[in-house]
Amino acid sequence: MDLLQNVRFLEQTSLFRGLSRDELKPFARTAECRQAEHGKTFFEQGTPADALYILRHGRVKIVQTTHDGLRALLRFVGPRELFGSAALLADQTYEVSAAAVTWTQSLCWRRDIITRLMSKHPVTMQNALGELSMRVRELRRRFQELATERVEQRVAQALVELGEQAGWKTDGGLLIDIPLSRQDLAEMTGTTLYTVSRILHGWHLRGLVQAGRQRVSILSSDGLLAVANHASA
Amino acid sequence: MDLLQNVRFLEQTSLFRGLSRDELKPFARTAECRQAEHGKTFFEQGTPADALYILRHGRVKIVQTTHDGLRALLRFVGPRELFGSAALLADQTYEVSAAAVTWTQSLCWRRDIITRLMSKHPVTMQNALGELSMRVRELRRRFQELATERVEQRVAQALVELGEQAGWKTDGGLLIDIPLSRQDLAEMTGTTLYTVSRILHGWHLRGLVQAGRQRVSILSSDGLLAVANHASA
DNA sequence: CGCTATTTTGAGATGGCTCAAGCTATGTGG
DNA sequence: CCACATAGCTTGAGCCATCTCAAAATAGCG
Repeated sequence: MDLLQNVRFLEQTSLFRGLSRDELKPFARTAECRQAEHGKTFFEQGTPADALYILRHGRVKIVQTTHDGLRALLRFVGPRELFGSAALLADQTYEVSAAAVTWTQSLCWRRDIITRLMSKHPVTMQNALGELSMRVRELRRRFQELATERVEQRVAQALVELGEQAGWKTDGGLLIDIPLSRQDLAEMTGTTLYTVSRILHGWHLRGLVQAGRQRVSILSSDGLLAVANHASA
Repeated sequence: MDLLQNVRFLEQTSLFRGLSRDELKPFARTAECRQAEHGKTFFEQGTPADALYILRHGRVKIVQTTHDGLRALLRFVGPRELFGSAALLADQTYEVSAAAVTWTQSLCWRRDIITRLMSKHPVTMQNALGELSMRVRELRRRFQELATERVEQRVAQALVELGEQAGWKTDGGLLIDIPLSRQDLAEMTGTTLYTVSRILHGWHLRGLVQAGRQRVSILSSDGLLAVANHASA
């Protein structure tokens, strides 16, 4: 494993913002590198939170499953983003699963190692705080969305965000560069895959999107935003 | 302001767990004391996040309002609990409002003061991390609830939690010791006050609750839990 | 080239919302 | 101390956005 390469990678992440390259070395040295194929998980809901991850390549989806098998898709993780942050605390259990949706490579640290290293660098604690705070804001917004908006608005909002987060400009519009099924969109927005399918069809007719198997392209972000914001039909 | 009294109070809070009384003194000394009548706010959504609060007496509700005036009730804060944690980060805006629902007294610190003091005591940063982490877990659970469960289950769940959090054992059942309107419950669970009213009526007939004006008593926590968990009708 | 996962589409059911109206505690001013 | 005002609550009727279930179409993949 190339130490310098790891250092260069880590200095681009928000968790380690403010650390010098020298300060990053211990982190780089102790990081393990794990990979996962499409469908494999880095960790599973209900298992001990023993490692903190930073994504290097690929995409990971964070899902939470109810006792009766219904799932909520909480977020997609992209490169340089943190996941598994429950490992920062003592005696936690992962309450979500992290599943690769493409071939994926992550750096990770075991709990005892990362907590010891981070406690020597208070700025990383600050950064982690900022990270979680962002997570709280994000969840509050989605909670409110679910509580107050209709399905079509929520799906539009979700697509707009995915576009910003993983949009890939092509001549056929802004392609969302994540394998994304109707079921995924449904689990993100608290609806059913049937309803998502009908909504996408409607938008296709209006020229807003172009959808295929596990693939969505946004033709008009503005149009989608209008749908997301417009309270009336 | 009685310094020792403040120290004794602060050592009971989760944010300051692990600090000695001597270490608490600077925190106690710099704390301001603010109070609010029923209906007044400690801070408003959209204003600069300039202070961190710990509740001393009373109850505060944390609400988020959409541009078109719909509200979500995110949580009730009780004594010794933290709120306004956005102030721990630089350049934040409160994205929620904190309104007293009873006569309320809080300790608070301005942003620059609390961040400086906390950075001298890494354990407080750890504690804050734990606090936010709990908030994330809580929100994830509620998000999933909203996405996958029916209204009746969600209201039952909300009541059970309020009972644990603010239940007051009386001969007329477990009284929720917070002024709690049908509207409040609706905003907590993503429904309307009409539906909440009908649900409470139904539960009253089944002997599960006793409800009045801004008042709910739980007669059977087990019964409510059964409603909350039972997927079918 | 058949198998399987994904998606589409239809038809019907319904949970919960909306709107309107009336009711009832609680507090207030006369 | 009572009449009235008000905020909160209940109740009814109708509707409709969304779910459910079933079945067919489609697209990758081995």
